[in-house]
Amino acid sequence: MNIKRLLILFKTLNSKTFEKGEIVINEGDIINNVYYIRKGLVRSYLINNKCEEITFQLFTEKQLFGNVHTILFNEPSKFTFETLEKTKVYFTDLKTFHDLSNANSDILINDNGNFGRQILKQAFQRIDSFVFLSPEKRYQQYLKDYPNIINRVPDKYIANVLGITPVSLSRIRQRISKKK
Amino acid sequence: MNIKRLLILFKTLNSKTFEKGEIVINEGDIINNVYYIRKGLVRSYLINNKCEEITFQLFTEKQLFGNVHTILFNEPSKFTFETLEKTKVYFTDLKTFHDLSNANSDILINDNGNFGRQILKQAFQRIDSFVFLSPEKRYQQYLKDYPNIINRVPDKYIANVLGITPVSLSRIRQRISKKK
DNA sequence: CTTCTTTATTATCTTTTGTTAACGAGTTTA
DNA sequence: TAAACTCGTTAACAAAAGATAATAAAGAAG
Repeated sequence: MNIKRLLILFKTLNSKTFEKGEIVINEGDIINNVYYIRKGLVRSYLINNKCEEITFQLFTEKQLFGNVHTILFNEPSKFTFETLEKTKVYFTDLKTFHDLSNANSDILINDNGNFGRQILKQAFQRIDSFVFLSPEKRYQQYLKDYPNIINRVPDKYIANVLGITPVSLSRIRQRISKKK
Repeated sequence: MNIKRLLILFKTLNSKTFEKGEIVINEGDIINNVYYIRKGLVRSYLINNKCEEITFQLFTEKQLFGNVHTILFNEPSKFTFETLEKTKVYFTDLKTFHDLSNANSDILINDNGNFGRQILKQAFQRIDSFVFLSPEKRYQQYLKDYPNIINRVPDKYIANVLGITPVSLSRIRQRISKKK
């Protein structure tokens, strides 16, 4: 990253601190900010047709997140993004993100730590885990991949992320602990 | 898309026809071509630790595909890409793809029909289906989303894609037909 | 500290899935 | 044509998951 881009970055970067339980992005919002989590924890969720909150994803330190539906498809957000802890983020609107990308047009494919790449990498890893792993293995993989999330959020959120019920996750935990 | 980009496109686009059963990309290859399927059908798969072929994804007409692991992460392909029918593709190497993107640096975020966006959209829809849907619903959704795939490939491939066993898919099909 | 609320665990029952194997319908190959 | 192979279905059994409810444990609020 060269100095010019760095200057643009500093000039345009915003920071904000959310208290625990605040909404960063609401379902239906058309916000195309890209957020970087300096400290804290955020979850995205939606309410299904049975009026249950289903957690889709959990984000924590050093991760980028954003309203993918607006950023990529120009549609209102399907998810609500809520802080689970007091959370400090840096963020910038998508246009600035584009301007930065202009200086290095392949940023979205080649750079490390960029939005598209990080999102895609996570997405593919996650599909992998659904196709190739059992729920039990999937949980163990999640523990490995996100060790600094598990003890900071209720298990029921993790169950959602893994595509299973909280009761089932509890049984999986029991099974694993008996094996050891 | 302006004329300049169109000219570059025509100049640099290759086309190739594969017979049924040919390998387009092998596991381990470091090929970063982007392929567009004019006609035919391609599947990506890997061989797991039990020496079973597991199908990861199926591609057909009007879809882009490529070796994501190389294109995005500069790593050897995790999957083998094999044609299931005689298949005609247009393709171009990633550098050309970048050159085209240069003319419009936000191509990877804003344009329709580009590689990153299409891949991401599919990836998110697929994760959605794992998190929010039961296997049975997931199968029905797949029927809806890819009606022109189901009758052209063995069910066992679709079972893999859905993250279930072929036996289970057979039972799901039976259950559905009994309901109607 | 106590009360209220949320979350995790456990139990019971039903449903679904995985596993393995057998069978038959189609295909391919010799 | 006959033999070999692949694939979808079905059966039988074991394992796991979903649904619901009760209870225990942990957190939040007063």
